[in-house]
Amino acid sequence: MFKGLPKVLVVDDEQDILEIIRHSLAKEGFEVHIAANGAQAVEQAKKIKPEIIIMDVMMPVMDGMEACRQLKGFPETQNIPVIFLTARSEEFAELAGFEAGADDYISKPVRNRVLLSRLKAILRRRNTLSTPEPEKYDFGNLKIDRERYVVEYDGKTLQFPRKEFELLSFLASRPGRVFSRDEILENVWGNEVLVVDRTIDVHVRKIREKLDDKFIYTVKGVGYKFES
Amino acid sequence: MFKGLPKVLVVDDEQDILEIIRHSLAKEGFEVHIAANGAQAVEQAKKIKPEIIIMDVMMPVMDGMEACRQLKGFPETQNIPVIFLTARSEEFAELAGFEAGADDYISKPVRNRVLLSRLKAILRRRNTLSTPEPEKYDFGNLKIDRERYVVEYDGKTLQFPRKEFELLSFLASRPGRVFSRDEILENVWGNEVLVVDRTIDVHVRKIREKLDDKFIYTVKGVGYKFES
DNA sequence: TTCCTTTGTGACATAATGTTTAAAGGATTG
DNA sequence: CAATCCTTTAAACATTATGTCACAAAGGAA
Repeated sequence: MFKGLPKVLVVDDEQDILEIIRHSLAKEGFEVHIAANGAQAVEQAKKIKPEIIIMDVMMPVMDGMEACRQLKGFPETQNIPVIFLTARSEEFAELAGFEAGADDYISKPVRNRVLLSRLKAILRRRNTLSTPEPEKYDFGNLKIDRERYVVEYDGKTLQFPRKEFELLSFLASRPGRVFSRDEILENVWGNEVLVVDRTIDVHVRKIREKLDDKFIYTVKGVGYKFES
Repeated sequence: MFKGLPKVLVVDDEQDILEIIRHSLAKEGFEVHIAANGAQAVEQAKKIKPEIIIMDVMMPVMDGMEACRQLKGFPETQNIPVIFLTARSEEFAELAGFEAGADDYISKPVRNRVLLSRLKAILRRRNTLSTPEPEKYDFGNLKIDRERYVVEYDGKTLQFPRKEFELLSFLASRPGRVFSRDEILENVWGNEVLVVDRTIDVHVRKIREKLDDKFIYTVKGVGYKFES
C-alpha cells in the first residue's frame, strides 16, 4: 500500500500532451511529476521514486527506449513499471520496446480512460502482491475459493466461467446485503460499463441452475442478494 | 440522496442530438432539461440546479468552453459536474476543456451506454460522499433492515414489496412524527409522480395486515405516523 | 341521531419487473 | 483455424407489484 498519493512520472517533449495527462491524472488522485526528455526522466526517477512512469518513445536528447534501458539498469529504479506512448501501435513492435524493459504501451492519441485504466491495472497488480485479500468464502455446503477460482458445492468442485464466478463471489462478499443492478455492474463489470443490465439476470439464472436455485435471491425492484 | 429524479441539463445546438440524448436519459430515470446554447445553459443551470450538465463544445452564441468557465464562476453552479461532448477526441479541445473546468468529456458520436455509465459514475461518486444513512432501525420486536431490504417482526423475516418497505421505513425514520399524505408522496414516491393519495391508504393497509395492525396509526384529517 | 367527511377494504386492471430460452458473435484453446 | 465455450442481446413469457375504483365503515359535528 502507498503512503499518500501514488506518484507518477510523465515524460514527453510536447508540452500540450504533458499538460493533458498531468491534469487528468492529478484529478484522479495521483501526484504527478513531469520531465521533457529521457535524460530528465532518469534523473527525476532516481530522485522521486515514482510508482510508475509514463513515457513517450520519441523524444530529443534521449529517447524513451534508451531512458527505459537505463532505468532498468539502476537497482533503485529497475522495478518501476514503464508505460510507453507511441505514435502508432505498429511502431512499438518494430522498436522492440519490450526488450528495453517496458511494461505496457499505449498508442496515441491518448484517451484518458484508457490511460487511467492501464495505470490502475498495473498499480493494482503490484499492490495485490503485497496485499493478500480474503481468498476464500465458506458457507457450509458452499465454498468459494477466489484463489483457485472454483466453487465447491455439496462436495462437488465446480468450474464457473469467469463472469459467473465474479458475480457470485461479489454478492457473497457481503451476504444479505442487497445490490442494485447498477452496483453490480460497477463492481463486477467495471467502470466503463457497456452492458445492458439484463445481462446480469442471465448470469444469475446460470448460477442458480448450478446451485439448485439456492443462495441468490431476488429483491424485486431493488436488486439481488446472496444468502446462505 | 435526491428527492425525486436526478436532474440533467443537456446542452447542444443540434436538435437531433438533443432529442436522442433527452430520450435515452429520460428512459433511464433522469429529469431532463435542455438548452440550445451556452447562454441558455448558464441561465438554466442557475434556475434548475441540475445534478449534472452535459454540454457540446461547439455552439453558437456561447460555446461550451465559455459557458463552463462562467458556470464555474458562480457559487451556486460551480460544483455541478460538466461533461463535454467533442466532435472528435481532439487533444486541444480536451486540454482546453479541462482548463475551463470540465469534469469529463465524451467524443461524438455519443454512444448511449458510454454516456450513461459516465453519468452514473459521476453521480455515484458525489452521492457516496454525502450519504451516510442509517441502514437499520430497531424497535424491539420490529426491525427494519434497509441494507438487506427485509423486515423482521416477532422473529419472522418478512420480504416487503418495495413501496411498502419504503413507506414503512420512511414513517419509521421519525417515530411519532405525523406525516401528511403530501409529505409521504413527496418522500416515498417523489415529486413528479402523479398518484392519487388514496394509494397510500391501500399500502398502509397492506403493511398493517403484515404487522397485525400495530406500528402505523392514523391521525384523522392529518396523516399517518409510526409508533412502536 | 343524522349527515357529512375521512379512512378502510377487497377486487381488479395493468404496469413494472424478473425469468427463461434461443441464438449470434467473440474469445479462447487445442 | 476449427471447435468449443463465454458473453451478451433480444424476445417471449411469467410473475408480482402498484394504483384505482367502488363501496363499506368509522368518526365528528350539528
